Amino acid sequence: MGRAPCCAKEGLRKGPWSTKEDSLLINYINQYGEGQWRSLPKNAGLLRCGKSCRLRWVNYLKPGIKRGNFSEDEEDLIVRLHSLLGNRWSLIAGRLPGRTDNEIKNYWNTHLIKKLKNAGIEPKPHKNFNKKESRKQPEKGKSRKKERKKSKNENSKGQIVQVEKIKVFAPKPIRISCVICRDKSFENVTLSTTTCSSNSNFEEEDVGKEKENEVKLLPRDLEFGELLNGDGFCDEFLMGESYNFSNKCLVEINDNMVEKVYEEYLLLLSEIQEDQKEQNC
DNA sequence: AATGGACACAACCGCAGAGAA
DNA sequence: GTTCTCTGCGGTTGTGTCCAT
Repeated sequence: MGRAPCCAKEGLRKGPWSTKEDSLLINYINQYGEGQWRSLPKNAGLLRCGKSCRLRWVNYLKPGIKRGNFSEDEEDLIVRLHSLLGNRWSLIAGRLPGRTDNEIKNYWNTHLIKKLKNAGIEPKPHKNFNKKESRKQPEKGKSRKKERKKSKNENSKGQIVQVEKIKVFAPKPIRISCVICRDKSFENVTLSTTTCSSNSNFEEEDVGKEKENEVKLLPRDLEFGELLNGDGFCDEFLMGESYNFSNKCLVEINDNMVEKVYEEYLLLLSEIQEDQKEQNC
């Protein structure tokens, strides 16, 4: 794949996983749990690097992962969330039951972009979250953290400036998995949620309450092209309009969360407008 | 049946953030 | 306050599969 391997250790396997490797990984995690990815391969008897094990588990082997085609409702939700959050796939995945960030990312790149273009909508790049700028190599002899600190507090002349800290509402993503509980009559069906372990990479407000991570999704039908309005965003979603899951799994959204997400959207919008002004000057 | 291009997806890689030392 | 390690995220790429010729 054209790049230097992340794990310089020789003798490690790469490429597709065999069923034997899968079962070794599953057995180990079932017995000892997730985490300690670096030491896991050795302990589990796998000739893989820890990152590879983690990825295989998180994206493929973990129980509750839904595979197969995306429903139209899931597509709708991805488009809406992408218009709001940009390429923050983990956050988007946290709101789609059983879907992984990798899967959503792939689906977006291979299907949804095309579909949007066919519908006459040009998917907008999300400049604010493009990491390429922030991933420039630091000057020689300076650590990245130092670079980051400097860029936050100093202007181009090295003067200390008061930087307005833009708070982005990025609650800890939750992976909503459809755990269907039935009583003996198979009539009552309930849904439970599980949290995923990922941390946010963004300036976070201290949400704290698990309740704020809940998402309400109620029935609503929308045409695909209806998803985005002129600003590339559908306000109805933010304002708590309802939404239909084909699998009839309903989860609840908290008003507070909607307000925060909307706040975030306005902040992002104002940043984009400022950028455009600067470009026009 | 063979071949080549397009597509889909699993997996890799570099980087950043958090926390420990 | 600094350095190091671990973990997770998002962009990118290699490879298998499908389909048209």
